Amino acid sequence: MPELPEVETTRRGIEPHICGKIVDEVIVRQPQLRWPVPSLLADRLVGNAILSVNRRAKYLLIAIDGGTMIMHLGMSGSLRMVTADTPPGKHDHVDICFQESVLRFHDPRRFGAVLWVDGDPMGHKLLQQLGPEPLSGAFDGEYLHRLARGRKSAVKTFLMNGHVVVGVGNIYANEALFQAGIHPKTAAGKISINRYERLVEAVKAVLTEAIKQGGTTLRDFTREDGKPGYFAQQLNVYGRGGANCLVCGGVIKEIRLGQRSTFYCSNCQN
DNA sequence: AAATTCTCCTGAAGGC
DNA sequence: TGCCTTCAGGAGAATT
Repeated sequence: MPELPEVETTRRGIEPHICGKIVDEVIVRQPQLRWPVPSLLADRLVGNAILSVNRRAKYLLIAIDGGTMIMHLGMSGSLRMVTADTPPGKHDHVDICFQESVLRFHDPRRFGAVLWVDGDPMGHKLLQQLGPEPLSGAFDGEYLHRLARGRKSAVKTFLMNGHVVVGVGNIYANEALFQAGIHPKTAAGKISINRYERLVEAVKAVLTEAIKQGGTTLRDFTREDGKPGYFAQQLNVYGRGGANCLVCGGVIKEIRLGQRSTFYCSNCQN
């Protein structure tokens, strides 16, 4: 599933192929995504050049003169550059066509989105109340500690809250908490600033490493779905319920926390 | 305000 | 082999 590193990898992958190019045609085969694909999308895009490809949280922001197309990959979405004569397959819902290539949005589960916003994209409702980027300087131990004050929710849920920090999905939340030695159920408000500093470092380390691995995804970008690849080998706890901890040999526990699979080592994480 | 639950969807996995 | 059931999961919306 696309985590922040994969979205960033996607951004870097498509940017050089579409920046400066003029949109010839927009084909929407299935408008029923997370939200309906706006019918005015084609009108706004066709005839205009792509000015930039940016990312905020897991949203891709593709700007043209007058506004921005917002794309989200949801759980199963992907974007690929294909040639104009590539026949669409199942779940290829949207094509943004250029003279010699097509940006193709593919999403079996349709949790993704293709939206449009006039003017400043940050004015869009979805982008207005987001927390800081996890790899930015604004995301530090002091910030997390201050925000957590008085909160009773589990630290893992807290960390996955997009108002707190964006882009930390279930897999990385599990991994970062393991790396920081923090039990995922600990009340967010009861964690010391020192431990939050350690957690922030862990989040940054895990994401940075994954982005580095994302380079592999980038090379395979136009290929058919190479999804399991890049991080599966180095997961310490995610998906390893019942297996032995790679650090202490204890058994990895699996619980549900806020309807999410949660994994931890009860020996390493307290 | 914060916390919890619900919701969208399909493919994979498990049961029989 | 095949049909049926269960379930994961990003994150906004609805609800408590």
